[in-house]
Amino acid sequence: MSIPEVLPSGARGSRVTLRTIAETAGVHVSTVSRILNNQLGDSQHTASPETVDRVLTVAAELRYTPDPSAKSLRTRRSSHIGVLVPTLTDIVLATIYEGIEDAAERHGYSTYVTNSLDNPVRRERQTATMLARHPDAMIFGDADFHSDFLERQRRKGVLFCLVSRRAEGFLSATTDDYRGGQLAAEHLLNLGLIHAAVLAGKPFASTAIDRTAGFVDTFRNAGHPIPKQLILYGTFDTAGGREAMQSILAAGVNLNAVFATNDFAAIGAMGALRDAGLVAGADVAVIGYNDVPLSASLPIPLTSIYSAHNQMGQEAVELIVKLLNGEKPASVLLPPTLVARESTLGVTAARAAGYSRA
Amino acid sequence: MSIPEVLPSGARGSRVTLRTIAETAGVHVSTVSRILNNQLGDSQHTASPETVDRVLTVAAELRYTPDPSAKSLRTRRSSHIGVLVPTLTDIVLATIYEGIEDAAERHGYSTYVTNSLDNPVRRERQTATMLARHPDAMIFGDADFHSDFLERQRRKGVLFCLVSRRAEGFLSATTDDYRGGQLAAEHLLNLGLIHAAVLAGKPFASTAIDRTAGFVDTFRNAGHPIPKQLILYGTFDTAGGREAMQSILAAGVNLNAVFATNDFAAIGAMGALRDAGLVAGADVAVIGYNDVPLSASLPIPLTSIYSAHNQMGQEAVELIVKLLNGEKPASVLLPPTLVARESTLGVTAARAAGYSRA
DNA sequence: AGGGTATAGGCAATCGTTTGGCGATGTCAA
DNA sequence: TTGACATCGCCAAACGATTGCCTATACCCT
Repeated sequence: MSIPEVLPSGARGSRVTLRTIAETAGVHVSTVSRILNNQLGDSQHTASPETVDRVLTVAAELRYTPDPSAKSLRTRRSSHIGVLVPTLTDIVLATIYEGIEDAAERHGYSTYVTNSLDNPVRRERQTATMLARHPDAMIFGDADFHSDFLERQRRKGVLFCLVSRRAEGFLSATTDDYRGGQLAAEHLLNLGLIHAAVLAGKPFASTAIDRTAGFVDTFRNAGHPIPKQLILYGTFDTAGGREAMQSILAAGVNLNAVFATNDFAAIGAMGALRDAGLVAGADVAVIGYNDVPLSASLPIPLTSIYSAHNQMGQEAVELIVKLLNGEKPASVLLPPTLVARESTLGVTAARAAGYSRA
Repeated sequence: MSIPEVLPSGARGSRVTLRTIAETAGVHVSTVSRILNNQLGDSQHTASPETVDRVLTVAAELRYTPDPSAKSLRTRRSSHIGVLVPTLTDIVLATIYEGIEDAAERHGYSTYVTNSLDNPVRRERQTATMLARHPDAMIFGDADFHSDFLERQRRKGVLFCLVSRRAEGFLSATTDDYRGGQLAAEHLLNLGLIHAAVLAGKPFASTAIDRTAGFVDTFRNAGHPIPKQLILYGTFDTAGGREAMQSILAAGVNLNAVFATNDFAAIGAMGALRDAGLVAGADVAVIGYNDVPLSASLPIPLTSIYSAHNQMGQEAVELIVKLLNGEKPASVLLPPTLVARESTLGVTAARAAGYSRA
């Protein structure tokens, strides 16, 4: 009946090491190590079936788990992957990260994540902190299309790939955002809507750049070029989308469609429309991007471009694993699909002439 | 001009160790270690000011960063905190995690997070995986009010605290959810609305339990008890909230207010109201919980109960740090506040009699 | 019988850091 | 001069796992 000692660390009561196993099984610690690791293969160093059995049994009975620090110190591999995202509070990035985490676990890697808030200074600091933990590789979800950050990491010898956003000359797992923009544009054009505005998003994110380009190009090719002043850049969350839409409406332009490169901006736009006495999906078509779960169940369900974000995260890990195996994988580009809902489908042909406040 | 060697690990080009510094500075490695660690204190083992200077300079020049594995192996402390949440795709948990991460970094800890999806089997597996990484402590954000999971962790000697959800007899950092429920109820009663339904949420989460209790108690004490069949439990995201509201409306009950214990359920409820030809905030008051950023900018801005989630995460880390310092901290309870918006404020007294489909 | 060769497994160094215990040098007082 | 003490810093043993090298036994073939 001793007072239970206060352990300074996690579940450290047991402290079963290779030595414990070796002693109980009556073999050398190196033998245990070999058995536990090279279950199969390693023709050079075999153990007799009985020994293998015995060691395996003992290890299981004692609930042995290898010490990650010791293993990592010796092997020079941490089995860690560092992940940097703009913010985890964006459900899209959170979903991507869940995919990363699942795939990483499947491959025996653990991950840790931090957010850069798309702030260059913070990005440097967070990256330094992460690298100090010696990950085997990094995944960057916050690539700035125009920064030299990635180039510098590469030069340092950091192994990494990108996710969500791409950048010229770097390995990435993304969706075909240009195609997504096209899909949105085609959908609107099919509905006979030719007066569109674009809430384009962050001008340094390939997602915003590509989606906007796909959309704008398609409209132009259809003979309906979108005026420059109707393509707005900025950090568009719901509040931002609302404000941007307000400013467009205030300018009194002819308009019957809005394309936002993310759903939250689109929701904000719907709010601005309502304030102006217009009904999204009836007077003005609104189309978002990412198809977050929320969008389907909004009061006015939102038309959006779906991408497989969880899968994207998983693909990024597959790239990393291949990289770590010395392979030379190619970037992954997932296909987006359009999900049509009330926010565009309700706009009748009669309204196609466009709404103008002027 | 040699071909750059492909490094198997992070930024491992340099590989500056204590030995490197010791050799360049002409002292023993142990001296370097002591200087780098006990900048001050350790009366037993001092170094001359010149030596300290020299070593510090060399370390800085060589950009020395200690090897976490070696350090952890030797000291038996990982400086890691494991975090378990239901899901990171919930912006509330993501926000809490950001707070955790920031505070942890400030205290020299790094964190890793994983999600249990509120699935008991997965919870066990994820926890085992995390503990295998030997964290100094854990933070659980997915406490099940009725499970013995936490008790078992405690018995194993795992050091931990809870966040977001509380549980009897365990250290936690939460907001006063009962009070939050009260605030919601008082707000509605002040508006003269006495026919309310509750979308209560997960019956095993203290958040749902306490918020609902605070709300229901207040209505009862005001002389307007809420019928049992108008208190619905379940996993309420937007889609779930929509369905739940639909079923309530289908039952044709007298109703002029709805309290949802999270904003997304509330948004779903607004959708269901619209489908039924009702206007949230005009015919029926809708009040959510958490005040996620989205809520303020919805087409119909949502009244909600605000809690400081980022701060909550930080408080949880403070608790852990105290715990690791051998202190015996008390649980933290943050105060919620009500943010009134159009979704309730627009309901006129005239409507207070309540809407009934029957 | 002798040599060749698997087979099974032990030995010991090593990864980078921490830390208790000493030793060497210097200072000061008696 | 000698002893008492500080002061400064080295030595070496850990922490737990991995891995190249070595040895001992047994088996096989001619």
